[in-house]
Amino acid sequence: MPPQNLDAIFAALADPTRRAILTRLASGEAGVNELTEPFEMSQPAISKHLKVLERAGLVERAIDKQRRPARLKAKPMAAAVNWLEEFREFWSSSFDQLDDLLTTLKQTELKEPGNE
Amino acid sequence: MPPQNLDAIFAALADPTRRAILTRLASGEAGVNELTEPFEMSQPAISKHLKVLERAGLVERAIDKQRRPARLKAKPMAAAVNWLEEFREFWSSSFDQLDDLLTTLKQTELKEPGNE
DNA sequence: TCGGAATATAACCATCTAGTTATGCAAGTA
DNA sequence: TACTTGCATAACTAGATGGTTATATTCCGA
Repeated sequence: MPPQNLDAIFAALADPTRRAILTRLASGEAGVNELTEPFEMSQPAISKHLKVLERAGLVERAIDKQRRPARLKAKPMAAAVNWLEEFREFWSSSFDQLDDLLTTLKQTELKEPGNE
Repeated sequence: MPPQNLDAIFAALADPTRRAILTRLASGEAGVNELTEPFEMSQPAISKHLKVLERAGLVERAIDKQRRPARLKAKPMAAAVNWLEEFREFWSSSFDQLDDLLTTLKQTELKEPGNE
């Protein structure tokens, strides 16, 4: 809910390893070792990434014997989608205005020194 | 186009100041001073943020006398939206898998009717 | 030609990040 | 009980990030 969350969510999504983990989790829960395998990276590194995803609320951990399987929690991701959608709407709604502006800017850009 | 871009885009979106700048730019181009004013932050700090947005391809700079007005370049943002949408689709499509059954049940405590 | 406006750049600093290796610990198994 | 598995945690490191102040650059206008 707080915009601080957006910070964490976007930051979490900014890393390719973490996006890959999310994609992997989209097809089902997975333990840490399982998640580590596809990457050329140590297990603690993956544990850290999982912690980042947890803090962002994108992932939940369960307890299954010694395993701590991670599972997707996609609802918070909606916050990111939402921001982008709203932004897109906002941006689109000012499209006409923006379009004129773009033309103006382009002329300004191309304007040569020495003329009006 | 390269996924590296996604890194930069999401990272750019992870900062509230930068999101605010983008929102501001959605309603029209703006110079650095103008962008600096609403924040309790120095002008160089804003210049840095603009550079991050530029590297992510979300912003373009023009030249107008001494000004370097920034303007939105929303197309790359579509990459982020795209990833999220695709992810959402992927995730939704695996909704009926065993692994996610618990999650599904948890999230659908309100809607019972069996839809497939 | 000089001063001021708008911005960039440099140098610096504290904090965060993403990785490493080494180690600890809880739970299942022989 | 002792070993193994699955994972977390600690301690460390290099480099990125986000801010600062001070200074340089560029262009306009008087």
